[in-house]
Amino acid sequence: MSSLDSSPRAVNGTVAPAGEIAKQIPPAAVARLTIYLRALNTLLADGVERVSSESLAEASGVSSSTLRKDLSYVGSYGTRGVGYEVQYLSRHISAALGLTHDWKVAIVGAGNLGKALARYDGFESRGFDVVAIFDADQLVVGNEVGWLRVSDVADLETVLRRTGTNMVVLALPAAVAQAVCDRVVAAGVHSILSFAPVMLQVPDGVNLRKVDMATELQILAYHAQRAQTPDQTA
Amino acid sequence: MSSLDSSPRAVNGTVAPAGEIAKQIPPAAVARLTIYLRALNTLLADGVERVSSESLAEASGVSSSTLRKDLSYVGSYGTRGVGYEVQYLSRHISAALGLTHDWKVAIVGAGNLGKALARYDGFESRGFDVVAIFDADQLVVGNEVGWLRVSDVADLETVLRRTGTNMVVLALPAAVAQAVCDRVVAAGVHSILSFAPVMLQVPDGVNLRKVDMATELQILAYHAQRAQTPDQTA
DNA sequence: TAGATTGTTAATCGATTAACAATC
DNA sequence: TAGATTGTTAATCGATTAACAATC
Repeated sequence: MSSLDSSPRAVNGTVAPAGEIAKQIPPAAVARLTIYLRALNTLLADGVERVSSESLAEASGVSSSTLRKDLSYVGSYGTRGVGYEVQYLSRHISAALGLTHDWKVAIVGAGNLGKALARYDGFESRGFDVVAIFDADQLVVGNEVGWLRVSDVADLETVLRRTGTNMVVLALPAAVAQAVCDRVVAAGVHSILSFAPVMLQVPDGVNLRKVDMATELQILAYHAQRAQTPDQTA
Repeated sequence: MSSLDSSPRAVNGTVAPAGEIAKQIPPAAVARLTIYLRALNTLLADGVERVSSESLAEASGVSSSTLRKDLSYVGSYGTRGVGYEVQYLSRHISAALGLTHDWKVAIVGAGNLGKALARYDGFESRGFDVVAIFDADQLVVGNEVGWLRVSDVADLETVLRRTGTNMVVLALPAAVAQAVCDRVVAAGVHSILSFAPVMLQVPDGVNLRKVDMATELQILAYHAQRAQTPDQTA
């Protein structure tokens, strides 16, 4: 009843016919689909089999309108008057996001952050395999981090190839980030998540995302300051 | 020439008159202003005194149109035909973002991530003082992390008050995040940055931001998968 | 004055929301 | 059939971009 291809619903659903170009999902919707997926997997773990757009939306912190619109980019996997089957929907979102692929992640930088990321449960549990961690410091190379040993960043290209890495996380100082990033790209890895607090330049066709923790605090600061300075139309 | 209030430009500029309500800056612009600020501070460190919207935009990875529009929300601090004074603009953006306040940050969770955050240079260097770190594990309480000793999360309220904390970073498991978040809010801290992979519910007036590292990888996966499946209009 | 570059306007584009017809 | 809830449409809202008048 819920195998991805053999489900009866797949016959009715507005799935893109084989061979057709899957339509582009708007960026804002992609980001939220990952949230729905997490909520669905929580429901699944709790043994919940069916959910309405209303309650899934509430669990995800969005309006039911936004949720249904977002799901409509993926396909039409609900039943009017009834709701969505949790497992069935979860599988289809996963497929649409490309999470059925085999993602192998290497972390460059074995400082505090790099080590924390290497040991972060959330990666493995969501299907991302951490296969290597690198550092430039010879005192750190060879150390154990979780299941891994720290590789020398000098061997970056070799190790990336050997491990079949297709995603890289940069957890290194701003000063060296661009140089390492260039090597990663040259080595053929086109998906990069950077924690380095610099604007990295990458060629077209490379997907670069950035997480900047200080930026997040600065955005909080802006809102906090506004809240503290109340409407003083003196 | 560049003190925030005594500059001659402050006379001409479209600064909001004292006592008037500062206009709300759109969220997308706030996020980018933090990027401009970082670029400006890099220029400042390099001894650059003046910059055009064109080159600051390039360094920040946005169009000059977007940059000038964003700056216009802060005020009018450039000189036509000339450009912007780096230090002068940097100060005004800082002021607009509320970064001249005294921000005291506590981290809840002294696991790998919490420890990495406590030692992260980027916080201190951008004016955020990490004043406390908490954990529930008695084996961890009392340990040294950077300059700090780990406090017992049982003493959360007391320590937050004593240290004058006004921002909290949650670096703890999904299962306990909501309960701790509730206590933080009850203790009067209204700015929270969460790394826990759950949707937290907070009352109105509380600013909550989320960083989810696995979500970032999932978004990369979506784009990578699309790139790999090329235009097969077979 | 001539050249350069800002600050702002108006047009375009994308995201969100409300409402409801379709349909289980 | 009556009740419920999806999937989609159309309206609204916000963000981005291009162009240029203002002005140093």
